[in-house]
Amino acid sequence: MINFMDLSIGVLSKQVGCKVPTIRYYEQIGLLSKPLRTNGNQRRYTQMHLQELAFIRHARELGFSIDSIKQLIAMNNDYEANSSGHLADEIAIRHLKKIEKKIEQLSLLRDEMKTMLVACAEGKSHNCQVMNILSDHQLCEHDHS
Amino acid sequence: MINFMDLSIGVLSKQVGCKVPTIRYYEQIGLLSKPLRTNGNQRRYTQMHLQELAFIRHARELGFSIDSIKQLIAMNNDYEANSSGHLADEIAIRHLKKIEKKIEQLSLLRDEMKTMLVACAEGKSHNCQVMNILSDHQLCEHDHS
DNA sequence: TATAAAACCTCTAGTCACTAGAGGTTCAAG
DNA sequence: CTTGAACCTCTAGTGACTAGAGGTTTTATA
Repeated sequence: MINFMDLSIGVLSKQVGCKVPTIRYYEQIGLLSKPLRTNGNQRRYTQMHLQELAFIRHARELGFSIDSIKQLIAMNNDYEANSSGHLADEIAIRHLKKIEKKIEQLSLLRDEMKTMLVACAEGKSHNCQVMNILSDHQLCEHDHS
Repeated sequence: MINFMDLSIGVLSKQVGCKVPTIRYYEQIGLLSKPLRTNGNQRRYTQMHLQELAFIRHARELGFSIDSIKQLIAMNNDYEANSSGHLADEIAIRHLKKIEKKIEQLSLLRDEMKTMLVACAEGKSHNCQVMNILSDHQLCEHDHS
């Protein structure tokens, strides 16, 4: 039963800030529930869908993988799992650790890039130091990542 | 003319710390020069290849895209472009800015995740705050990225 | 009412940087 | 000589989208 207040995919896209093809993609991979269709086969979304998609977008923007989001949604749909412990915050803690590790790695990279650019500025020579420093990495330890 | 000192792909892989399929991939996309082959069609790499691959790996580990690395290598091969200015460090500066922006975004995300987990710990309620906070994002401004 | 443009649809394939696996050949060691 | 390791090409998959072809439906305007 489609309600005149239901949203076309374009309207939903604008309200949530998620591209139309991405919404279709989410439905295809089973992340977002399928909406009802008009007689012309167009999707019409309810406010429930809007909240569902907003949840997904928020989690994606926080860097959760689609798989983690599926788990979160499954937990939300399963009242028993919800009451059996804080599985959602375990997922979030795991994710926070990933973010913190990524920040650490990027900070090391930033420092290395800055060092390289400082050397490049001081070099002032004909051969650019960026190239030299990248080339100077041969046979070194491989623990950058 | 293959020299007995030339390296098989497996040896090169170990010395540079780059997987065999990735080495083949780099050759396929034109990033790494093609080596000579044995009569049995096996690749044999010179020390020049080793330096070339080390350069590529270093740049990749620093987060340069393959396209940027292609540009850097092209500049290295073109003496005139090399002498016409510090194009390599312009690429590096551009890249540094990307890294710094990414760190900033991740730091915001980390802070948001921490806030969420603190709320979750204090909540102690039946409904986990991670789910609630993700759900509370509806119709907000979309400037997370 | 007719028309044209906008918005919708499915499907296929591409993006980026790899990665995996099938099915075969060559090399090296015992 | 035999066997296992290392090599080869080729195709397709990974994750999270994104693009485009070719078509249908909806909407707004004259």
